[in-house]
Amino acid sequence: MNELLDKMLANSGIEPELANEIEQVGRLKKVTAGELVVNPEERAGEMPFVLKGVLKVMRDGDQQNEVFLYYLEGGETCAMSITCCLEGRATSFRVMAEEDSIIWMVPVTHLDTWLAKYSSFRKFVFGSYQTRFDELLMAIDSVVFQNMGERLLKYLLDTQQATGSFQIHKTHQEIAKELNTSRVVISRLLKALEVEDKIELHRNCIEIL
Amino acid sequence: MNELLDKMLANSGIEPELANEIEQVGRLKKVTAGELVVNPEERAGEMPFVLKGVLKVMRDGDQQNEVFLYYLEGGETCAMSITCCLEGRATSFRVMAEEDSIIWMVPVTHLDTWLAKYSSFRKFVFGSYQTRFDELLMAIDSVVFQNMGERLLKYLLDTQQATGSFQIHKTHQEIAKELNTSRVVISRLLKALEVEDKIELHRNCIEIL
DNA sequence: TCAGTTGTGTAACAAAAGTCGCCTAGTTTA
DNA sequence: TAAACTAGGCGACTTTTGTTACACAACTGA
Repeated sequence: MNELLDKMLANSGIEPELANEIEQVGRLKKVTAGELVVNPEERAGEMPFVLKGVLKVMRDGDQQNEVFLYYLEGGETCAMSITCCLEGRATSFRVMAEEDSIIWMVPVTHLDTWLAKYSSFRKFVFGSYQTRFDELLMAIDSVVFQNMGERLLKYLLDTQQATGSFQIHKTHQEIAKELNTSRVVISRLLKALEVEDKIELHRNCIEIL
Repeated sequence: MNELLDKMLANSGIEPELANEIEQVGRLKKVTAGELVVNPEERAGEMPFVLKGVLKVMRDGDQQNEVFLYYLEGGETCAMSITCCLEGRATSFRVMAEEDSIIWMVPVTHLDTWLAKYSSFRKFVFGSYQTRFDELLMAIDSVVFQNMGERLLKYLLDTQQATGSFQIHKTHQEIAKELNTSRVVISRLLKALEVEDKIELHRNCIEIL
């Protein structure tokens, strides 16, 4: 039944005994594109293992503003969700499905036991932390060291990378929200990228060349 | 001899047995203001426990640019250094002494053993991760959602908080570097803050009111 | 004490980013 | 098929941020 999960855990270097435990206590969750996966508000206490699809992690600001942080792809887990659930702190970020995705949700109550018992799990969790730190630092880089045009291009390439498709089905307005700017600015910069022959613009769709 | 260390470990909820081990394998390091504490380039493989003083964590960009991320105060450790040393990845950031500081350096080789053995250590390390994530997210907030004036004020207040002093002994040029902008911009904004009676400007010194 | 250095103030200008208003071409719905 | 809606283009303008150039005062060292 859970071929996907078995494969993912094996790829992550998790030993069969632990894999078994993870299968026992977790539950399968299927989400459709745009759906919310983890909401720190509701304090679900589950850590997500992404089996298939792409999740998107966003930071929420004080007002209605938000920023895109990074994508989570198949085989990954979200370290922020772990710490968040563990400590029960209400750090404000959202994880939502970028595509239809399949996730294995595991209660964080087992975390401490597994950390104590399985070296492979410690490796997995710390590796995940490292990756997340890197992603956050890269998010900071792009905001601090790059101008909006460069940020936009990076965002497009990240999206291409995560989804594997050269066609990005988003409106200028949606992209503007993710980069915390306005639609007009995105339209302007996209037009510039088109003139440079880096992309091609269609309605509801940006094609990367 | 190591009263400071004992006190810090006790405050962090670390059990005496582990505290003993940490004392055995670590070494004391004293640094003076401005000195580099952790340089990911040299791959030192030690995690720093800040016993006294204030450390400053900076992100380095591609060029000569950099940004201030957060302060580390007494009783804290730097989760980024841990993961960085563990994985041996060359994530580019620097930890330097903001004030003269005393640090207990512990080889990361013991990390896995302690994580397996001591629940108090798992709690300590994960708590530290949570705090660092929060700090990084707040750094992102300030860069994405605030304008330069607000960022500057936040920086000044953070510095006041970390050092405990209402007098900040930095030049405009130094502050400009930490916020990745130019001296003129900082001078302009500081002047504005002085007009608003939030600070008072002296040579080499900013006083928070 | 005098020259050189460093820290700060300020004006004028340039570039980047954000805002407003309006237009047009698809798409959806009644 | 006409009306309403949505996505996107474009021009003019403002605000924010960055740049250059210069003045001057405080400090430093011979």
